[in-house]
Amino acid sequence: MLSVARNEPLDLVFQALADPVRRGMIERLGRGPASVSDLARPFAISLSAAVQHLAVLEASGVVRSRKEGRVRTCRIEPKALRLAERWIADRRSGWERRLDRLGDVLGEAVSKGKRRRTTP
Amino acid sequence: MLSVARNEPLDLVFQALADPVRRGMIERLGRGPASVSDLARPFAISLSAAVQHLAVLEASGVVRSRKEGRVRTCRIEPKALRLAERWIADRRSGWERRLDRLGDVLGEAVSKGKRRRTTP
DNA sequence: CCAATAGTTTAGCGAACGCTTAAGTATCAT
DNA sequence: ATGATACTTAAGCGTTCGCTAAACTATTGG
Repeated sequence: MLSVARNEPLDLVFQALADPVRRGMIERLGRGPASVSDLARPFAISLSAAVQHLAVLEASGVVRSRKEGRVRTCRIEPKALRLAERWIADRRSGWERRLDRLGDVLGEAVSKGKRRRTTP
Repeated sequence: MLSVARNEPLDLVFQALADPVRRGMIERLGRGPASVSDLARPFAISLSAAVQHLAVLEASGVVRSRKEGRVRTCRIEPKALRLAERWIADRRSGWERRLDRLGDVLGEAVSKGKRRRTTP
């Protein structure tokens, strides 16, 4: 049975970021373009596994690549990562404002040195 | 070879964000604390499924909850999300600086046309 | 040409996911 | 006390994930 849409951009980007190998690849690409072999080398995985990680990264839009000769050169694609960063930032702006106002209504107001804010 | 330690904070946070239901729960919690039932209601999933999503969110540190009576009240926990946001931002600062000098295409041209044996 | 290099694709496996149902527990209302 | 509420836990099911091995397709260098 098909459940909720799990192929939207944000799903793919966060899924891509959820793996330490793929994050490592992104960090590597942050220092400049690299071949598939370059991306695989620091990790104890086969080239095949690296190709599959790359497929996830490309599907998410975080990385794009082009094949020149027998070498596939990969580079980072800013847009997708910015989408993810902005989703988090948008939520943060929401709850930071909230927590700022309701800070001392919560349970831990008793233990700490409590300074009074504007009227609750 | 780099170690592939799974279940590190960043893995858990990005994994938590990779599901649309969990992101929806985070958005809901951004508007204020909510019970497990409140979190489940918009999504047409069982309460049991909601509890399991909540477990993922709590394991990642994005949400924390406390039980008062028979109601578990959930609220957002800023630290974990900030960690994720900052990881992305740190990478961005890297490749944005790099993309400013568009020297990568030039580097390709050099390696192709240049056959000197000056310094290796 | 031949062999090495660089990557691709497919099949399969064990583990993790997301979900449901079903059977619990604890608290609140009457 | 009895029933309703609000979870909680366990079991099971089908799907997806990350990986390897193996067979395959280009390119490149001598």
